[in-house]
Amino acid sequence: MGRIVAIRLSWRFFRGDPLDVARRLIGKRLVVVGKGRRLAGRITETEAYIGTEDPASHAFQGHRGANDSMYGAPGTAYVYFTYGVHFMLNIVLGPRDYPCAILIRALMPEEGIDVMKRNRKTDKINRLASGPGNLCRAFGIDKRLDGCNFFGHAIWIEATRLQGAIKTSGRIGIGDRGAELPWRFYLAGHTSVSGPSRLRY
DNA sequence: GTTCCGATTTTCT
DNA sequence: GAAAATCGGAACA
Repeated sequence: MGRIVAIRLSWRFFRGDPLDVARRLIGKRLVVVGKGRRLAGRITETEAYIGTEDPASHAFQGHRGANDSMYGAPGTAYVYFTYGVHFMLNIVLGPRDYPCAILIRALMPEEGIDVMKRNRKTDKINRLASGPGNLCRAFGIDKRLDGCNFFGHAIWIEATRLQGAIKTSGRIGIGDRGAELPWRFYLAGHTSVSGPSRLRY
């Protein structure tokens, strides 16, 4: 019985230009294995946080214990806790010691949907991982993944064929500082994308 | 459909 | 002590 083996993205993918990588992550499949279950979905929304000059980046305040993972090798997971309730999942890019990360803001669930529904206490599939906090809750992602890399057996990203158009906008949820930079990417018109409607189409 | 507001905890000042 | 890479529910249109 032939089996299709999905191609995982290697460290080479995460070495490229950050905005290019953020854009090319749209449509790719995020896979997380937790409690023996494989949870997966197609990424529909990302945001880039680049360097120490980016006022919205956690690295703007310098290298701290809390943002240490941002300074790791490309393909490192940076998981952050905020608003007293929510975890955020980021993928570290760029050379080691250069703080740069892509926030995974939303995705369309594909595998393990029953688990995600339980985690999120809702049945609306397109809303299970709409927004970075919701995504982490649906996938059961927390600080344990911080500092892990995307090349092991816990979390990785698979290549896919992109269906749909990618659009760009300013970043959202960060107040004024750096929000005007067009560093947010999303799958146009997809119902799992977060934010106001004008930033979904 | 959109907009407004309170909750909650980690981190830094 | 205040801010924060957010969410969900309530109010309104």
